[in-house]
Amino acid sequence: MDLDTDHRRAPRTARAMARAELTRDIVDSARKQLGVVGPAQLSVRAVARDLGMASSAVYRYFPSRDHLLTALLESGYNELGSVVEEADSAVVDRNDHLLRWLTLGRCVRGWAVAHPYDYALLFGSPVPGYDAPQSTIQPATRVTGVLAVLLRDIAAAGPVQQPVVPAAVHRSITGMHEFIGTEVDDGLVMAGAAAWSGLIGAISLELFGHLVNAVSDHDAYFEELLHLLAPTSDRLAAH
Amino acid sequence: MDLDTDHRRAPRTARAMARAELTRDIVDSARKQLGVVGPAQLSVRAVARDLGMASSAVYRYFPSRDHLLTALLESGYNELGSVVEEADSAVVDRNDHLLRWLTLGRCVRGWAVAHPYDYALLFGSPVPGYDAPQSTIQPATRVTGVLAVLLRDIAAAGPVQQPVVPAAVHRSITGMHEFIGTEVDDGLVMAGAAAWSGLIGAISLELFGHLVNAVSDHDAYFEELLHLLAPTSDRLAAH
DNA sequence: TGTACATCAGTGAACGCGCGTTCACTGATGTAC
DNA sequence: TGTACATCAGTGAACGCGCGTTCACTGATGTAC
Repeated sequence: MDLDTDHRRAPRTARAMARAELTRDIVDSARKQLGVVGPAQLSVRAVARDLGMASSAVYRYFPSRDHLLTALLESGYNELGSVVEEADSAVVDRNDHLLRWLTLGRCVRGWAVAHPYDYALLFGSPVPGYDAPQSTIQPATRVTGVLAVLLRDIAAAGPVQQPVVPAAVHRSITGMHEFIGTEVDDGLVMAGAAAWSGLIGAISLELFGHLVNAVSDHDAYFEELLHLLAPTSDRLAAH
Repeated sequence: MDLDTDHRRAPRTARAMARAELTRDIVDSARKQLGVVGPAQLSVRAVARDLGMASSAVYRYFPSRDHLLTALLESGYNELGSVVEEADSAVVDRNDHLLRWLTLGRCVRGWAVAHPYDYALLFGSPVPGYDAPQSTIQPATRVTGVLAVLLRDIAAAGPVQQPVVPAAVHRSITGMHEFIGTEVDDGLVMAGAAAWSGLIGAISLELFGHLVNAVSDHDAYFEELLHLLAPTSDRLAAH
C-alpha cells in the first residue's frame, strides 16, 4: 500500500533510486510471469528467480504475494487508463462523439490484445482468495472515467432521444450517476452501460477463445461491433 | 474422452452402475470445489478427500486432472445449454422475438448468478496450461445455438432494417453464417453478435465485481440492459 | 572531513505444506465353461 | 449351479516438486555529530 511513500519528495539517494527501480523490475517480471501461468499461480519465487535474487529478498519490497498482486492490478489499470486518456484527448473534434467512442473501444481492445494476461487479470475471473484493496479502485476508474466524460459531452451537446427507464432502474444506478455527473439522464447512462458491457464482452469472447470457429478477421469484426455498440443515438446511421 | 463408452448400451451390472454414479459424484464434488478455489487450483486430492476415498482412486475414473477439468466444462455447458433450451421452448408465442431474447438473457444470467464459479470456468479467463479438447465444442454451442435459432426465426419473419456491413466483415463471419444458417443476413448476424457480447459482458462485469459501487439493484439494472441489447430492430420501441 | 552508529538490502537455509501421479497390492465383481 | 480365471475398484505408501514465508546473518549505505 504505502510502499512508495519513500520517494514522495523525490529522495535522490542511491538507495532510494535502487529501491524504486527494483520495485519496478519486480512488477515487470511479475507481469511477464502472468503471461505464462495466470494470476492464481503467480509465484514470488519465480519472480525472484527471474531477477536472479533470493526469493526472500522480494519481501523487502512486497510484504506478501497479495501485495504484489495488488501492484499488478494498479499497474495494469493505470497503463490502460493512460493509454485511453491520451488517445481520447488526441481526438481534435471534441464533438465527434462517435469517433471518440470508437477511439476508446479500439484503444481498450488494442491494449487487451497486446497484453492478454493483464486484461484477464483486470476483467477476467477474480483471483480466488484474493480481495482487491481500496487502492485499486482509483486506477480502475480511469478508463470508465473517459467514457463518463464522453457521456457528459454527449448530454451537453443537446437532449437526445433516449428511452425513459423504470423507477427501479433509476434508483439502482445512483452510483453511476454520482460517478458520471447528474447532467446525464438515465437513458444515456444506461446506453453507456450497454456500450461498455458490449465492449468488455466482445473483447472477453475474443481473447478467451469463444470466437475460434466463428470469426476469422477479428479486426474487421470488432470494428463493426464497435459501431453497433456505440452509445450515441446515431448508431444506426453510422454507415 | 471415451470414459463413458462402457454404458453405451446401458450395462446394468452393479459395477457399471457404481462406476457411473461415482463418476457423477466426482464431477459434482469437483464443481463444488470450484466454488472455493477456482479452476486453476482444482485439486484431485481435495476431490478424493471430499468423497472419502484415496486420491489414487480418482485415477480409475479420470486419467488426469485435465480430463477432470474437461468433464467440468462439458458438465457446465450442458447444464446451461439445457436450461436455456427448455426456457426458450416454453415461450408459447414463437413470434414474440423480443420475449425470446429476454428469456434467453434472463436464463443465462440466472444460471450464472446461481453458479458463479461455473460461469467463470466457462466464460472467464482460460485456465493456464489447459487446452480444451474437441469434445467441449459441441456442449459449448448449445446456448449460442438457441440464439441462432432465434435469429433464423427473426429473419424468416420478414426482412428487417439492418445496416449493410463492409465486405471484410462479411468475409470474416462465414463461420458464424455456417453455424446460424445462410438465410440470416450479415446485419442480423452482427446484431446477434453484439447482443451476445453485451450479455456476456454485462454478466461478467456484474459477477467479477466491476459494478460494486455503480449499481445497487442488479436485477432491475440487468433487465433494462437486456432490453437495450436486444438484437431485434424494435429495441428502441421496447418501452 | 572523519568517526560511530543506525538503517536497510540481500542471502541462504529451513519450516511445513499440498500437489499430481505412480505402483504393487488386496479383495470384490463379472464371465466362460 | 459351481468352479477357475480375468477384470476391475480401491488402498496406502512413496516419488519429486514448487510453493509462501520466516529467520538469523553479513555487508553496504545513510546520518548525526
